[in-house]
Amino acid sequence: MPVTQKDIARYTGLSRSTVAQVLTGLGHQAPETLEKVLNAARELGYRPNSLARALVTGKTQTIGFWYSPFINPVSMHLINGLDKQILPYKLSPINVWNRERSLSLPDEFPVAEWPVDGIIAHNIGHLPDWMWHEGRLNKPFVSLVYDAFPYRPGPEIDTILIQIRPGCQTAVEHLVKTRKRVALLCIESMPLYGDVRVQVYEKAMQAAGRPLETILTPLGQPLRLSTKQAVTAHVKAHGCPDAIFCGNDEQAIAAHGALQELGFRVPQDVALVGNDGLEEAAYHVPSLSTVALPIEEIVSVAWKFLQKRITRPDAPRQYAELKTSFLPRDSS
Amino acid sequence: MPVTQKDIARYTGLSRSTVAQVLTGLGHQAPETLEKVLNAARELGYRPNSLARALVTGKTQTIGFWYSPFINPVSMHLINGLDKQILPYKLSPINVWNRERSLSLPDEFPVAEWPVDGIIAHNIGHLPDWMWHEGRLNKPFVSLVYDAFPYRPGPEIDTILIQIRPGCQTAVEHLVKTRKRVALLCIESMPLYGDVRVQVYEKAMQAAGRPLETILTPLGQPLRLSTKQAVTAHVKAHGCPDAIFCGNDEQAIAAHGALQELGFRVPQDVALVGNDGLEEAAYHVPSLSTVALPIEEIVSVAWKFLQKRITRPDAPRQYAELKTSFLPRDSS
DNA sequence: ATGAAAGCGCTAACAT
DNA sequence: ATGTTAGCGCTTTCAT
Repeated sequence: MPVTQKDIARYTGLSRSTVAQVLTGLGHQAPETLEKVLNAARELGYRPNSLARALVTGKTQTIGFWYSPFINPVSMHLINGLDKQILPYKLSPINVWNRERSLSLPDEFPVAEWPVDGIIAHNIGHLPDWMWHEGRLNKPFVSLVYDAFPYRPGPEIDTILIQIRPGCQTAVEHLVKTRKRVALLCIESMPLYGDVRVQVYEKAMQAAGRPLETILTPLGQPLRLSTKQAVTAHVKAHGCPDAIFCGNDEQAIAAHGALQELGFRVPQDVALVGNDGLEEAAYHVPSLSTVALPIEEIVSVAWKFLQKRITRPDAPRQYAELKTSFLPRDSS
Repeated sequence: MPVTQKDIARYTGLSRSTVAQVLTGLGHQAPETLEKVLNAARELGYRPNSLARALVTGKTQTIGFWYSPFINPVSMHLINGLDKQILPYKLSPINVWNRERSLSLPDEFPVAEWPVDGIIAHNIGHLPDWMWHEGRLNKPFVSLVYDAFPYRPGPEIDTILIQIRPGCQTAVEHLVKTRKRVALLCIESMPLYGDVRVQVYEKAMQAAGRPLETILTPLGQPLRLSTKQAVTAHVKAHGCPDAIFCGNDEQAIAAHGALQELGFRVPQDVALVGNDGLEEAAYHVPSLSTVALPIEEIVSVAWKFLQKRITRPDAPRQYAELKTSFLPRDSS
């Protein structure tokens, strides 16, 4: 049985509130009392119950990170970065995917129940805006969204719009300029949703009068494996492009594996450009050109926004736009 | 202001306990009352307060994952795997590194205060055993440890010992058999602690009558960057080994980058073997030989142990040993 | 079938 | 400087 303040009170013969005041460091106690309580706490092995404290203060000292159903390296890097930034807050990943709903009270959005003081949502789209608008999510909230598909951020909640368009544009132009047959490699859902990578690619190709060449990989399969298979199949069926613009770094690396096995070299035979700019890309061999997300900046701005919102709930809505940048490296 | 059961009670004219019974699905209510409460809950937008529930039930429906100070890809994979396994429990990463201690009540181990129903510790060494022994950690607990350095798991808490020795042994023997000059690449702290990778390497080399060659990288620096620098410096100073046994996959990949820039090819000039067996290794080009951790198995056994301990706190101590295996691929 | 009452461990306003 | 009191939102036992 855990030791409580009550136990300390009984042990020292003081009242519970005196004990509490000492332990929270608030009241004005006689130095003697102070020591008595602290000693008792140590002797008995007292540990504060963060749940009880949170219940009464309304603050859990925890930040939630709400990520999209398919966890990916970018989410992982953000979690990692946030975990360091937000001290002394704790970080709690919010996974609502496949999660049981309340037994008797169906609700599609258990995220609202997460015991956190604020939430950073990564790539959840319009759902947070909608929930906020409906009053189902009234706690400090920052939404990280991409311009990846034709997206207009809602006007209410604090938002960081990450623009991948600029970096993509530079990257694709670079490929179109230096190579003949430029293909796009991406997950099959991306063209359907009008992803900006697809848009940028198609527009640039059309402007250059080149035919489109798209390699699609299935959704919900192991990404690297399915990508390798798709690239292999495509090259066998249609021959090999001399440049591939890839939806993300993992796909670029998987494509490299496929090309290698087919006897094509990167960058001599095929130029490769990825997306995301994770550490992995920089240390691939050859180092992978990529459209890099400003992860550090995303983390620090998100935390800045959230802190502000926590301390000043009525502050005007905060909004920022962060841009990707093209990092040319050896693979192109 | 969030809607509480009290609000529902007032709204429906019923008592708070009746409302509570309906909402927890326990009591025997008139179907009419039942509907009334549920409707009111929906209309008012009631959401249960998980904190209050946890306080009274003593169960948070959350599992903690306590990881070592330097977060690494293996921890990330474990987090990822656990997050899926443990539904409907939540997962809470426990980061005690640099965390503020209680103001007035210094404690080196805030982990004990984390509001979780059980903890899975990854690579924390003897600390959990000690805390348990001292009674500072009396909740369900599973410790994942490695035989990496001369480690004897404590006899009290549920433990999974991950043996990297078998896989390493096969890997090193393979290198010694097929190559002439086999080097070891690892973080500088590993030899100091008698890491099993170092042991296995040194023993095999001595048995083969070969001289030791060790490339050390600094602790606490960006791993890939510092590794690349260390390998480059080493090769420039001492020439190039024709095989490198690497402390982990990231280091192997970084080493590959360095070798490439120096004009050496993998595997023709240098064979490379990593450790960990993450997805990244399999899709590197060339695919990276590695000593693979049984991540899936670790996750499922850990969760099995913890569940058992949660439901039956007095069950006999659980213990398992899981082995790594050498996965020979193109890089060697 | 419903309600009254106690209590989880803690904080905080107020009284002494 | 210390104690009294109330209450956070919920579960649970026991009366009615």
